[in-house]
Amino acid sequence: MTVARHPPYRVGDVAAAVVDAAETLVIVWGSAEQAVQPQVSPAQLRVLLVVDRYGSMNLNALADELGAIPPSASRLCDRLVAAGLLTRQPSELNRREVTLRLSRDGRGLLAELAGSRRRAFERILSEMAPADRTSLLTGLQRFGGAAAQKRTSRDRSA
Amino acid sequence: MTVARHPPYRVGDVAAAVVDAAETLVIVWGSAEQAVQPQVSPAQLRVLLVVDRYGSMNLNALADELGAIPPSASRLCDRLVAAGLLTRQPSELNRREVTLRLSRDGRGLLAELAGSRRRAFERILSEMAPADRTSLLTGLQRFGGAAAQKRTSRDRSA
DNA sequence: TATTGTTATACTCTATAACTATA
DNA sequence: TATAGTTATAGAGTATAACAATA
Repeated sequence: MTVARHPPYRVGDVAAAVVDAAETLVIVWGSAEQAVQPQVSPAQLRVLLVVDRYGSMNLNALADELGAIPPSASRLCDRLVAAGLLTRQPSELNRREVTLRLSRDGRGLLAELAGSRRRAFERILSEMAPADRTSLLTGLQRFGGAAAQKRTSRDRSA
Repeated sequence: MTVARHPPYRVGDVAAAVVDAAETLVIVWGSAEQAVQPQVSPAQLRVLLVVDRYGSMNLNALADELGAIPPSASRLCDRLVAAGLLTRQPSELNRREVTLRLSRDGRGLLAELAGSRRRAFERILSEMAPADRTSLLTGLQRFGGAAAQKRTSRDRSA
């Protein structure tokens, strides 16, 4: 049986090439984390990013988001509170819950991280032709869109 | 003084958008590591990747590549050897050195990781229009090229 | 009795310091 | 004496199990 091959080459070949080409971007992305002050561990940084996204949350919700279990999350919070980056207060509604929030310094650290990451990309993008920058941005946006669609269809079937 | 503004918008704006759009790709990249069997820690996986790149190397060279110190690298190797993923033999040329190499299982694990990563990207790329796939690939390749050039010019000035 | 969170304990990862073996 | 590597010890991250407080 002969079937027309629609794309100029198989998607699998493109995927291999994209994986290969994406490595530099992933490295640049990760390197920004080492530039923030004060230095926090990757695990602690994840806590700050999750709490920032939620605004405020309790410990079990944090553990869920981290894919961890409550005792691990609790210890991480211990150290972040000691470092002054996070606040942990008894909930006003339910006295067995705690409310986690970023401190002013915690928000500052994330702002520093975002700036550091943006500058790292800017240094490299400034060396590229404008059309290539546009290609990259559009490609990444479409990739994100396709991934979101994939997630949605998977969620529907579950 | 009036200067022509070459790009249609400032590079800093594009950088912010690229950082935003790159997040999904970074997440997909990282998620493949959780799919390999047997499960190894991120630190152990880095060891395997570095040793694979070098083919064979001694402990100090490994520690350098990891940005770690020899005792940390040595412990990591302890566990990888115990897991059967790495071999550590006395060097034949210099009896105070050790020679680190991937075992057959170690190479297998990295092959599994590469396959898992490629399939994760393939699933998403297959949902994209061919032209968007090409945009992404070209953009990533040019980004990698610009980063390499940046590294070269920095090295020259150092 | 179920839920929320912490403490107790153990293993991994990382570092500093001290040590052994080789050159 | 300098180099390559390991062992000793300690703090951080993670897990399981046991516990206290609240609902």
